[in-house]
Amino acid sequence: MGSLRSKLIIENTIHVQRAIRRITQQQLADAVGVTRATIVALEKGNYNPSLDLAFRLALYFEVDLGELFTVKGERDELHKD
Amino acid sequence: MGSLRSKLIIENTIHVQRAIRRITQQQLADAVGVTRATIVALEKGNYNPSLDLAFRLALYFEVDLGELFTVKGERDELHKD
DNA sequence: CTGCGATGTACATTATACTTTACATTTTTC
DNA sequence: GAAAAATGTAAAGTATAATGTACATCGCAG
Repeated sequence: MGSLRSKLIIENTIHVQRAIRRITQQQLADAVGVTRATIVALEKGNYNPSLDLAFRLALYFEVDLGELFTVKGERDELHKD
Repeated sequence: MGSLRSKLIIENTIHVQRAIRRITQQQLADAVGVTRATIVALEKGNYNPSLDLAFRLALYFEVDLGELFTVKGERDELHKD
């Protein structure tokens, strides 16, 4: 299974971060330079942003990338020939 | 300038990590499930992987995302209304 | 109830990450 | 120095992130 070759399941806490800061999807979208539709899709977990966008979001929220995005079901499946 | 709305300049240390582990582009490509052309482009810094691929690379090298990819010229341009 | 701001959804379109293939150049190894 | 392995490049194609727009719903202030 989870062998780094296939797509990972990545969860994010954008919805939470946004709630904390009390900003709207539109405000966040403007801040990081995407459309609201992109924020909606991201919060729904339906896709997989570019690293670039991920960094912009993390920078905006002033959190670490690993705090905003976490790999689900990660275990040491790697390097086990 | 660097206002989170535009594309960030992201550098990576894939080439270095690969040198440390002494693995080829092809081996890395196979390990993370992409083609060698993708690894080449990444090392050249020409593009901006998906967060998914970025995570797979970090997991493979067993380093933090922030160790493998760093935002260049990052400063506290944000939140400075 | 009415209007409005915030959110969710759908669909067509554009931009770009990634693939596939093939060939050219560099580096390694014998 | 020749063979082989590793790396770089380039072009055309596929998959999907992100856009733009429009509409529908929900919560809430008036």
